[in-house]
Amino acid sequence: MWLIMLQLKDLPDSKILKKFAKRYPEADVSSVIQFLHILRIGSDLSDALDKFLGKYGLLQGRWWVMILLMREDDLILTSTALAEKAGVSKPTMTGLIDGLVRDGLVARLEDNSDRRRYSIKLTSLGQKKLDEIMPDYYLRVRNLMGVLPSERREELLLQLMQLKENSSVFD
Amino acid sequence: MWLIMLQLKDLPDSKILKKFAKRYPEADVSSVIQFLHILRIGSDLSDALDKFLGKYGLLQGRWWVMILLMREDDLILTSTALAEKAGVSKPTMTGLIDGLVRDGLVARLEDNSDRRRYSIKLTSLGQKKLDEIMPDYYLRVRNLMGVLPSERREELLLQLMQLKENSSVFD
DNA sequence: AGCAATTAGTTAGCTGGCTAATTATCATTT
DNA sequence: AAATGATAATTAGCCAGCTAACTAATTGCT
Repeated sequence: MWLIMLQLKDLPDSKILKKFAKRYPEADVSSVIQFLHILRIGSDLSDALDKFLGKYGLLQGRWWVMILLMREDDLILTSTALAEKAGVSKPTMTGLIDGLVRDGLVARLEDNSDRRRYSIKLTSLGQKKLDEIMPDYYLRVRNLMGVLPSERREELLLQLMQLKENSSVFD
Repeated sequence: MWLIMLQLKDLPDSKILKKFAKRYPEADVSSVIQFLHILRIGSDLSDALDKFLGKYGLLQGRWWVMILLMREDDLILTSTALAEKAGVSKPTMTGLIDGLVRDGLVARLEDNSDRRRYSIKLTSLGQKKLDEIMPDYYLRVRNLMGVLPSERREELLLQLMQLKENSSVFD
C-alpha cells in the first residue's frame, strides 16, 4: 500500500556510505538504516495483508470499513463516522463506500430525519464475506505473531510506541 | 502513504471483543491488537516522513529516486534500474520521473547506443535540493531513534525481521 | 538477411490516499 | 421568515501504487 522504501539488496555499501558521510557529516548511519528497515518491514507486512485480502477480492481499506460496520449492533454508521474511525478523509471514505456498494457488500440508506446524511449498512452479503475472511485472517495473524513469545511482543510494541511518540521530531 | 488502519481511540472495547470472539473463536486478541498496532505505527512514521519532505516540496517516492541517483558516481541510472532499486513497478517509476523532470530536479538524457533507453540524471538543482534536505533529515532521524538506546534498537530490528520472515503465513 | 523473442519505456485504467471547492440541507439568530 | 453559518457528502484534481497491453528498438537464431 505504500512505497517500498528500501530493497534490502540496496542497502548502501561502504563506498556509498563514505560519500554520504563526507557530504552529510550529521548522519548517524546505524539509526538511518534502522529507521529505513522499520519503514520497510511495516510496508512488507501491509503488503502481505493486502495480498491475503486480495484472494477474497478485497483490500485493506474496504475490509476495514466492513469490520467497523460489523462492530455496530445495527451494522450501521454514517460516512463521516466511518471516515473518523478509519482515520481517512471524507472523500476517501466516499470512494471506499462506492466500491463496496458496487460489490453489494454495503448499502446506502437514506436518513429521513436529515436528508444530507446517509446510513451505511453492512449487507448480509457483506457479513457473509466477513465470515469467510475473518477466521482465516485470525488464524494467520496468530501464526505470524506466534514466532515471538508474548513477552517479546509486548516489549516490541512498547518500543515502537516510544518511537511513535517521538515522531514529532519531523514537525 | 497508506491507510491509517486503526485509530488508537478505536481499539475495540470489551463488548465488541466479545461479539467478535463469539463469532470467530479462532481469534487471539492480543496478537491481533499487536499486529494492528505495528501496521499503524509504521504508517505513522511514514506519514511523518512525508510531511517532513513536504516542507521541501517532495514526497518519499521522488525523494528516494534522487537519493538513488546521488549514490552513483555519474549521478545516472536507467528508468528500469531505478524501478528495481526503489522496489516499484516501471510505470510507477515513469510517473515519479515525470514529476521530477517537471520540477527540473532530474533530466532525461538520450542514449545513443540504445534508442529505447533513457539515462536519468540528477541535475545540479536536484543536488542542491538534496543538500538542503539531507542534513535536516539526518538530524531528525538521529533524534527520533535516539529515544531508544542502541542495544534496544538492535533487538527491535531483530524482532521485526523475524516477523517479516514469517509474513509468508499470509500466502 | 529476416523473422522471432526479448527488452525499455509508456499508456490506459484501476485502487486508494490527499486538499480545496461545491452542493444541499439543517440550525441559528435576528 | 430570511439570512447567516455550520455540517454531510460529493466532485475535481493531484500524487503514487498496481497490472495489462502497447510501441519501438535491439538481440538472437536459423
